[in-house]
Amino acid sequence: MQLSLTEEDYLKAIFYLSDYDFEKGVSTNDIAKRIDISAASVSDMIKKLSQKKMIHYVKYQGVTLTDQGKQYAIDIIRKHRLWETFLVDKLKFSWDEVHEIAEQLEHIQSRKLTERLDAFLDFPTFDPHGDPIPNEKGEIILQKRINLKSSPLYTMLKVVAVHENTPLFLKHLNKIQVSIGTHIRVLDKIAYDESLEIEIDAQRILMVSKEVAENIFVSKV
Amino acid sequence: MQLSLTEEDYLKAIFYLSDYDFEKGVSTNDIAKRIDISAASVSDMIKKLSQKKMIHYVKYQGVTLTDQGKQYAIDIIRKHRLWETFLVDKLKFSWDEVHEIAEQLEHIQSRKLTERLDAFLDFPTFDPHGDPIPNEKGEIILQKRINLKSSPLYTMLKVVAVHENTPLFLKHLNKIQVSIGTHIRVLDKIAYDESLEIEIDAQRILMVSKEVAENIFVSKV
DNA sequence: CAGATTTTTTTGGTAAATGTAAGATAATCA
DNA sequence: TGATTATCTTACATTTACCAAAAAAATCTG
Repeated sequence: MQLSLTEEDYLKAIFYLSDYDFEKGVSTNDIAKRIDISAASVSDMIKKLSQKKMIHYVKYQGVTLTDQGKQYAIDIIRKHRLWETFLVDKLKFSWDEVHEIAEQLEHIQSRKLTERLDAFLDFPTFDPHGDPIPNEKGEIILQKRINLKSSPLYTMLKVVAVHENTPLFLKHLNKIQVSIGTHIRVLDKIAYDESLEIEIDAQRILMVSKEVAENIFVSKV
Repeated sequence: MQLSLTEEDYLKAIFYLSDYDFEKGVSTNDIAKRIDISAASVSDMIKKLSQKKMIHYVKYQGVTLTDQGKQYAIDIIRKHRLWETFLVDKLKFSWDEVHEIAEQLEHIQSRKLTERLDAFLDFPTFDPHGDPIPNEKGEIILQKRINLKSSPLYTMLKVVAVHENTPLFLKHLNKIQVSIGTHIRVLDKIAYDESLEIEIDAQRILMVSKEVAENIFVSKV
């Protein structure tokens, strides 16, 4: 089935809010907040997507994606991440510039284009922010990643992904020279404001705020 | 100014219907036919685009593009032709597959993306159908091209462009092995049905219908 | 040049996507 | 458990983009 641009955005929002637990219902309000739209409008759209069998919906309870809806959402995310990879790898954009453009490109409809792009990029498995790119069948490899905020002290860690793809956040990471692959050791956790003292690439030592730490994901080296 | 996808389509249609004579007014009906929409709707949209100073409009007379509108239209065409070039050169699409996809891609809004794409493609001047790609300033190099139907007999000619970018037409050209760069000599013009007898690459001789000849553009070698 | 024809515009109406305001339902707390 | 609060839905309104039918203007033609 062919959905409108708007419907696609709703599906994607529901997918992200599910956070890989597709049993759990997603609330109207959460969707509203996520895509910055009134709850009333979300209520309307929920009815529509439900009718189209993309979501399962019971009044006053949350919505869950149907298998069809989930596949559709994954396809959009696949396209988004492939385009981001294209923009960074081929067109030399920096990682803080690509999200917005990929938000547009993800809606381009052409199965063949997606597959050709995938091949052109040599079948990448992760996008520039470290997020996994679903394969042609819609399968996603979930990595074991820990939030930097809740990672162990003194252990050598490697940045595998960052969330919150806003230029503001990503530019800050550029400034403190943190990117995918950077090695980090947490030296101290400050109870007062939940900030962290970290060592970067076994060289520099600095403090990062709770907000920053929450959006960095690491794995053990 | 930011226009909607639909408004962009109208501007592009008006640009093409103007056929580089931007003094001449384009009629409501012609626009309606071109984008397959009722004249009433066109009438509505004309008012809107006029208000936005994209076109100049006097009731019951045709519309003409303002400088702003012309630049906007050229920008869309630039994007369309760059994307087509990308699809053929980089993603190995054939020339009969790219038009539809480029119709979607041409609406992506990012000046920087367009310029990066242009550079990535090494600043191409013609798209896969032989049409000139406007440069960053919106300048278009108009080639001297003659319609095959009205070209001289016995002269050696070279295909520089084809119009009507439908798969149906382009696949037919594939079949008769005509593409950009092919050498053609017109051997005879049949008065009865306006078809042409042509020699291709100094080898094969065949007949092409009026419809085909009208959509092939050539220059003298 | 006057009636016929064509073209264009206006009028009134629909569907999609949104919003505000208000009412309905569910959850929570005292 | 009843009242309060939070969440969700409904009702009604707006904007964009469209259409069919009627009206108006322009153009053609005998």
